[in-house]
Amino acid sequence: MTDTTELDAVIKALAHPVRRQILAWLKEPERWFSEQSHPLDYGVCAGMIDRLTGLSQSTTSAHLATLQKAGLVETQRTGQWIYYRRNEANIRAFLERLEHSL
Amino acid sequence: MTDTTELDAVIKALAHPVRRQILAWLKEPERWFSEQSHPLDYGVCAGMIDRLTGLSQSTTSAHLATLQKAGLVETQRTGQWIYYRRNEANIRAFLERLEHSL
DNA sequence: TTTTTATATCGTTTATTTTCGAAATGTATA
DNA sequence: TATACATTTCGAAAATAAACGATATAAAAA
Repeated sequence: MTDTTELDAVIKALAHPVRRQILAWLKEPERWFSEQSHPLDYGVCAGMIDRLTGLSQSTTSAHLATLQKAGLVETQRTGQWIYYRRNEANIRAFLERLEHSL
Repeated sequence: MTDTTELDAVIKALAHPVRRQILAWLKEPERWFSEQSHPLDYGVCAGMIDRLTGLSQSTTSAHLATLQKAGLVETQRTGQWIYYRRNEANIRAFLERLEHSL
């Protein structure tokens, strides 16, 4: 999260309402993903997020990939599931950087 | 700068490197626009900014319009010139909002 | 080993954004 | 008034992003 290229990727990732919405959902997993049978500690699996977006599975997957490439979320595979959770450190770092660069 | 719609417009406005660059230039007008014959107090006229972008005049104008619609810059017409300057209050407000919404 | 479940990737279509040159507008000056 | 200058607006082309269904991959369960 150092050069302009990466800042660009983060801002572009945030420049879509669905991706911001996903980040907001991930802020309160217990509220939005209580049906998830697995514990929420490691994050929320892609399918749960997909159910909320109202978009096709592949489109949601693409949004998640964009968020991950930007470093806004991190993932962890456990069995057949891939858990997504916010990368709070990077989100903080981005806000700092934006505040100073803007 | 209250609802999601406006936040969206601002983030989208920032999601282009040239527009962020323009905002950065406007932060130090005396450094980047010292050749401007008019005083820099009211801002920098569009043509001066245009010279730095390396883009066509109409494209630069479109970028400036995007920044203005998002409220990131404000303008003032004086004679045949239109001066652009940062809207610091809105920029601050946006950062605050982003920090809380993200 | 076959089938099911979860997710990613591919190929394509559609929508949005960026870019340009040309023309329009608005102001100042000869 | 005619001309020049600064800037915006228009219309079209090119580039990028979003969306979808279908297919591939990977792990789990039967």
